[in-house]
Amino acid sequence: MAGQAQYEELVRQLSAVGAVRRDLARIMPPDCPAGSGAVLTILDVHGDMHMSKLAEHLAVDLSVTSRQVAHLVARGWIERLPDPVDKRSRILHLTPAGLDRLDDLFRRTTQLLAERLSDWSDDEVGQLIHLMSRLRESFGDCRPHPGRVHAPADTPVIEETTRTPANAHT
Amino acid sequence: MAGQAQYEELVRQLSAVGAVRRDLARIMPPDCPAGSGAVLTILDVHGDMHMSKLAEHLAVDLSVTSRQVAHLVARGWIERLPDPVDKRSRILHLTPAGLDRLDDLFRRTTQLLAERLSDWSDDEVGQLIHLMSRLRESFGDCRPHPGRVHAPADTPVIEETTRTPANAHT
DNA sequence: GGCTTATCGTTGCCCTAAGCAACGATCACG
DNA sequence: CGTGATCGTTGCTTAGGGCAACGATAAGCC
Repeated sequence: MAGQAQYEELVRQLSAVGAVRRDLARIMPPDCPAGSGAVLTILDVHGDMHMSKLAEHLAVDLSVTSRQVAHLVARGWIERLPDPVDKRSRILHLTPAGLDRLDDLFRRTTQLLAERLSDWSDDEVGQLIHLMSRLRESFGDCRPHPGRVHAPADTPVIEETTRTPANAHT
Repeated sequence: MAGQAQYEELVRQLSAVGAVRRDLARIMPPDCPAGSGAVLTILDVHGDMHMSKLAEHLAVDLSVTSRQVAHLVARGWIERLPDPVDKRSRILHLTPAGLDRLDDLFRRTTQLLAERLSDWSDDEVGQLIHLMSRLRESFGDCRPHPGRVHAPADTPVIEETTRTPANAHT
């Protein structure tokens, strides 16, 4: 149990971190409106998935995800394949072009971060990632989020199958 | 110097943390549109200050700060005192009513955080705060960016859906 | 088989946050 | 005392995000 005084500070820092995110968004190419990078990254890391699963990863509304995906599809970076077992669903798949774009985005963020975080140790970055990740988990089911994590045994789980994690770039 | 692979993950977590912030904003009273809490807290912690200083703390544009402050002034939670040594400036001062409101906000966030972070140790929260704070510091002088300066990346839009965002070239 | 209900994704509409630019007012300095 | 810099406010614009309604499909039930 953490001290209450900390919570105040935590909330403030949470807001401040938004500025960092905006800074990162600023160096993105104009046709990559922010969230795009997150979408591509998630598809790259976790492989093909459905809209609902992606929305869950992004922790935003399905409508938002839908628009982001439409944007990316229009540019040929991901494709919406029909799901053979459920014609309502669409399977999101990262295209080679999308991987290229992701590479570009990755290069941009890496450049900026390497510059800004030059005096951070590997361990510190890792800790920050870990703690933020944990924070998000702790807030997981805070609201009526679409797509309860129910994975029926007979449903072919698409996650992490079609495409292997692919840490191709580095 | 941190490993590059981490940067990708860091960016993603940075986005995800936005969801936590939104969750926190959701439990605020309707007349406290998000940033208000941050403003009140900063004034409470750091004492009276000028607009520019506040904007710096919030890491947002002066115009944004100005509107937030106007909102809070209208509700009597802070006041804009004239600066005796510079008639252009205005000194922001937290009123007793503002302190009350801050107390309320504080109670709300504390309640939610205590609930969500019940299994966090005092030390972990402290570390997260410290690391986020440090992150922000590392990004300190990123502000005066005149918008999209880089943009060699443009991709032809492929029509697939009925909607055509197509803001590719402007 | 048909009927009803639940689920998946898309879209329309709205709100808020944030930035840029222009402006009025004031300082600072020649 | 005029010229330029600085502080803050306001108008305009954009992007991100949510809610609700909808069409299409799946799953249950009679």
